[in-house]
Amino acid sequence: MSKKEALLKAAENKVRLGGYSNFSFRELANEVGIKSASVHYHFPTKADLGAELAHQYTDAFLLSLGEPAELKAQGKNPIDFYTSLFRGALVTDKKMCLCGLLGAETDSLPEKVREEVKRFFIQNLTWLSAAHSVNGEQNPQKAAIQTVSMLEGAMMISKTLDDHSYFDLATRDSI
Amino acid sequence: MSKKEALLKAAENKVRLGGYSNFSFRELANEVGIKSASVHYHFPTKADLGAELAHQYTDAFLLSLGEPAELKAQGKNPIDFYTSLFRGALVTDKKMCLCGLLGAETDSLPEKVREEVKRFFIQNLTWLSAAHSVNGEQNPQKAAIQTVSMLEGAMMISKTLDDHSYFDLATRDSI
DNA sequence: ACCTATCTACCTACCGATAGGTATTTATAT
DNA sequence: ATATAAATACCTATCGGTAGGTAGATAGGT
Repeated sequence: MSKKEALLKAAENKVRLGGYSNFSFRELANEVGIKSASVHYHFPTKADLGAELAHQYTDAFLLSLGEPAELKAQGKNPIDFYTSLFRGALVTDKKMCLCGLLGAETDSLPEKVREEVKRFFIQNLTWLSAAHSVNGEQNPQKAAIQTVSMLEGAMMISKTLDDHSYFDLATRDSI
Repeated sequence: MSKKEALLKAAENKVRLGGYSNFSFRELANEVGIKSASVHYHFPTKADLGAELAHQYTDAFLLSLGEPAELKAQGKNPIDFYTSLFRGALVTDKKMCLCGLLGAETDSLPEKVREEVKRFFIQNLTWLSAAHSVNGEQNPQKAAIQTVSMLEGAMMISKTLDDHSYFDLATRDSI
């Protein structure tokens, strides 16, 4: 893993635990074994690092989702699959969704970071609308915003209460 | 308004825009017209201020909710009333829920602040369970976590996309 | 020779916190 | 009623630490 990749990985961990202000060039540099001044070689400013982090996070997430129609063809419910990715982030990583956290602090974010966070949700809503469509949902746009809202909210509350059974209860299909 | 109340009000605005690290004793002091050292007279540490802020926020929110059974007796759907309070915070204040934002950064919060944020959600879940019960819901606990999750998530996404019609679509009763 | 990736050294700005001082008001004892 | 003690609500000055960012040097690869 290159130093640049290591810096992004370290930043992701920090941001997902405490937001944009929860990482510093000094900390990142220490973790990957370089000096803080050298971080500026890879990312001119902190905002550049934050924006690239959110951009790559979005792309990686969308890539791991695949296509709703393809999932359906494989006999999987795409909404259940989407939910399982969120659950993995919460249960395995024990961390918030990067863009869920950044979205909450959107008003205090540098412009270019904010735009990348917007992009994450626009892309997710597009994907979820398609997913609900292939599921035969009558109002896929409404179902899409409801799905991502509940998952982000349930994730945040489960983190806060330190108990992922809240997430499981919220997302359980049965009564 | 006393200086202490003014400090809490100023802190609430800052936190609801950018989280716990988005306010400093210096900024708060400037806004209310005292010196930063004097803020320590009212709140020994920043964590003390944050904890008291979250505590008062919780109490004020619960107070404005009233009792589910009483709302029902007045012919109001308590869940709709709950939703309307969230919508007011988003549309009128143009800010996130204080504890929604703090909850997302729970891992990087001082212990006493984290406990107050927990308290907010525990109390909200209790209230919502009662509200869904009086509505005749068959699984009030599950409905409670779903309600607060979706409202917090929809709030965050509407803030991020700077368009409260996402919140309205997610919470609309009709299809 | 140039480019890449790092370094040392430094800057300014801000952070939370502390020490110690000063009026003003309030409560208590004589 | 008056003197004293204490609490209230601020102040100035300063501390050590950390923040993001910059300038300029350096070593190795092409």
